[in-house]
Amino acid sequence: MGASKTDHFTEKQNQLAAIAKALGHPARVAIIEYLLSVDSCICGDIVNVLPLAQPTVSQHLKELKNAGIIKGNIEGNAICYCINEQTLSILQAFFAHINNHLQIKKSNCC
Amino acid sequence: MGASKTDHFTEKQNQLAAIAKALGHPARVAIIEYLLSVDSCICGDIVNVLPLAQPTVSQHLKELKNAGIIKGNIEGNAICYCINEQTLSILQAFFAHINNHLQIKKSNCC
DNA sequence: AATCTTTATCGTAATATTGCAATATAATAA
DNA sequence: TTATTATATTGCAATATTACGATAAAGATT
Repeated sequence: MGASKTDHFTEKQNQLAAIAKALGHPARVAIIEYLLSVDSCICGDIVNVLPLAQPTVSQHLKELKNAGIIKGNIEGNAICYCINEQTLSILQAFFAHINNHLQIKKSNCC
Repeated sequence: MGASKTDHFTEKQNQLAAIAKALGHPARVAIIEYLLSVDSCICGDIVNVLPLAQPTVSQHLKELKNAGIIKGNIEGNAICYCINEQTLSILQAFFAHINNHLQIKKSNCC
């Protein structure tokens, strides 16, 4: 088929998967790391940092935005991007939850 | 094209993206959550838990295994799966790193 | 207004993913 | 040996993703 059977999973599972999926490309990881490395949010110049053509970068930014991982504000003829802490905290909570469980039960047979 | 330009990114960026990508499907999130919900590792019966056909589940398990997120041990004619804590700790470290940075600089313009 | 700069969208080609029926493999049970 | 059970692999169709050239859109500059 090619389409995920999202209907069969919980909303939370779909949400987590969507955020993880958006981070599942090195260019998008690089964008997040770049946004972190600069003190303020970025107005322009993201395209010059990545080894990809402008339309490709624009597409990656759009996906990060759709997943709620970054926010973009129009600022003159440039656009300011920054990380949306709320969305990433969802993933962080998920991993904290996982680690909690894993530390409690140390009886792994594998 | 369709193929990611992995050569142009750092090994760490590719590694993070690969792990995130493996979690980027609700079925695989569901598998992880199921592995967590049971006290020990799972020998068999993962297929019955998911709303997908056996070959599809097998494929998802393979991807989680390739990404290093789960480990599988042959146990008789079944296979025991459990979560690989080391791999998930890579993602957790990444998000902790992000949150650190974000908390230090609260000067977000967005 | 004409031009420049920045970002988005369209169109398209190459490749990847998702899902499953059919089949294979391998260990166990009869 | 012959089922039976559990998981993997193959092959294929439907869809999604990735990448980029060409072009559009919109504010800034001259």
